[in-house]
Order: sequence, then structure tokens, then C-alpha cells
Amino acid sequence: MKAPASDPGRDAIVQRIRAMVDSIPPGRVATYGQVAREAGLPRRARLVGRTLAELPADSRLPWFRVINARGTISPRGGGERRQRNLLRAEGVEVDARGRVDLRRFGWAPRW
DNA sequence: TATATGACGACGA
DNA sequence: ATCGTCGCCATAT
Repeated sequence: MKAPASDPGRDAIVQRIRAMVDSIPPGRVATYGQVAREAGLPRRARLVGRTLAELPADSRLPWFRVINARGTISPRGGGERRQRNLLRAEGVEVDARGRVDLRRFGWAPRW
């Protein structure tokens, strides 16, 4: 057996990340690092990005509410524009450079 | 086992 | 405030 009882396991970790992302309210955004941290996975920001990248196109998860620590939409081939539209559709202001003011739209866990 | 890569983050110039 | 580097972690080769 590879995984000790104390080891959450890859699937469990993915579940936790999904749950966190799903808890981000409409009109708010969170950073990859923040999601990782709140999910009890400090320093795993990239894992969050990797997990979201695995999501099926028809996933119900609000993946578009997750942006990087600089407040910008992480550039990956082509999907950037769509994410911008989705965010604007729920009231998040995104400037032409794909930037969001985290002080105004950033999500604090206490919400 | 070693190396490269990536939806990231912190720092310094 | 912006850009370049380096650090971190998990996967893929």
C-alpha cells in the first residue's frame, strides 16, 4: 500500500480543491495560492492550476473565478477571453489587460 | 534516477 | 508598476 492513513491521497486532494473553488461566491475571485491554502495545501498553487486544467469543458465548477496572485488572468492558449467574459457577466470588473482589482473583488474566506 | 515543464508566487532591479 | 529570475511541487519523458 502506497498511501499511509495520514496521507489524504490524490483523489481526496482534488476533491478538496474542487470544493474550495465551488465555494467562491459569484462576483468574487480567489487566487490559486489562496485556494490551495484554504484547502489546507500550502505552497500547492500550481497543483490547483493543474487540477483546474483537468476539468472537462462542461464542468459546472466556477474555475473562471480563480486567477493568479497578480490579479490577472493566467495566459493559456485562447481561453483567456472567455474567462474575462464570464467574470464580467457576474459583475467582476476586468480591464482590457485582463486585470482584476483584488481589493474589491477578492474573496475573503470569512464571507 | 535525472531533466523539463507548467491555469503559480515572492522578490529584486 | 512592470519584467525577469528563482523557488516550489507534481507529472511526464
